[in-house]
Amino acid sequence: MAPGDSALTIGKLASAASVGVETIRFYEREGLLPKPPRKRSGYRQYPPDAVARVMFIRRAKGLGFTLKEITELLELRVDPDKSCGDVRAMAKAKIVDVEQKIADLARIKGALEKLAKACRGKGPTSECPILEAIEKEDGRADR
Amino acid sequence: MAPGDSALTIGKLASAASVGVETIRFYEREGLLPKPPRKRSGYRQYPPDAVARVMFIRRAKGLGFTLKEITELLELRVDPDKSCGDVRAMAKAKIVDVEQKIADLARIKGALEKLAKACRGKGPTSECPILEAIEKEDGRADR
DNA sequence: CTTGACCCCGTACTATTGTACGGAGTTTAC
DNA sequence: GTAAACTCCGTACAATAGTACGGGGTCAAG
Repeated sequence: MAPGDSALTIGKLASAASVGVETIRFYEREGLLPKPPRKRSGYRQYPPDAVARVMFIRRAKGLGFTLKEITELLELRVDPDKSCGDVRAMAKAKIVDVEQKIADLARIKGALEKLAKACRGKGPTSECPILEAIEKEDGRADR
Repeated sequence: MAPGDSALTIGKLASAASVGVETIRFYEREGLLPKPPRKRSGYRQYPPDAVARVMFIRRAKGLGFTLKEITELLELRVDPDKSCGDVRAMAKAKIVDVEQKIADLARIKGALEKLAKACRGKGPTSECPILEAIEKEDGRADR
């Protein structure tokens, strides 16, 4: 490797971005990371900004985006026909998505609390009001 | 089949419980449904109360329980050493679980809203404040 | 008694997000 | 220069909750 060459091996990239080496290869397979140039030996050589890209993926994941959505976000970033509004649209769609999940969970939580309240915690399970309620109809908890 | 015999074929059970036939077999493999008696032909013969059991599974799923947890619930039901309190404990644990998920989602929602607000929706994606924020550090959205 | 609907089984595949393994080649550090 | 650490590749496996397929046997209606 030439002196001053700042290219990263896959291991350096992985640890710099706090992910596993296999994760990097996985992201490459899935198209989230471009295929990097290789040394004659076949070793991948990543430019330093690859770290930012992997961290972008990590953070976007933390915001609830799936890898497929993150792929879209990354594509938006380089497409000159796309605007910031397209990005905002994805964020808003994800907000709706998250709100829906929260609403589902809130319903579940409410139903569970109602059940837990109905149960004094004594007696055999054969007379448990929770189990009985689930057996019947417990307030529309189907999906 | 003898007259007055109310046993159900797998197809009848499945449609009575609004699931697919394969789902019934899957539940049997996974131990959620006991292996039913068979006719000489090998056909499964379900007692009528199997419908309630499958619906129990469906409803418990709707309450956020995994199949593994549902297996436990079903086991509690027949174990004379277990009490209603054990069932309530599972419900409470699931409430905590759900609350944690809601909190995670609320954090995500908040972060996304902050990002969406920072973006006027105009301009190229290369200057998008949302993407920039994700590239940097967007308010601890890691997991 | 034939035909269509139903059932059998084992296996593979779906989607998601990686993780693990094995054997071989490469690079680095001492 | 040798040994440890790293990298390569293809493949398989993890969990979750099913769905699909193919080739065969069975059941019920007409």
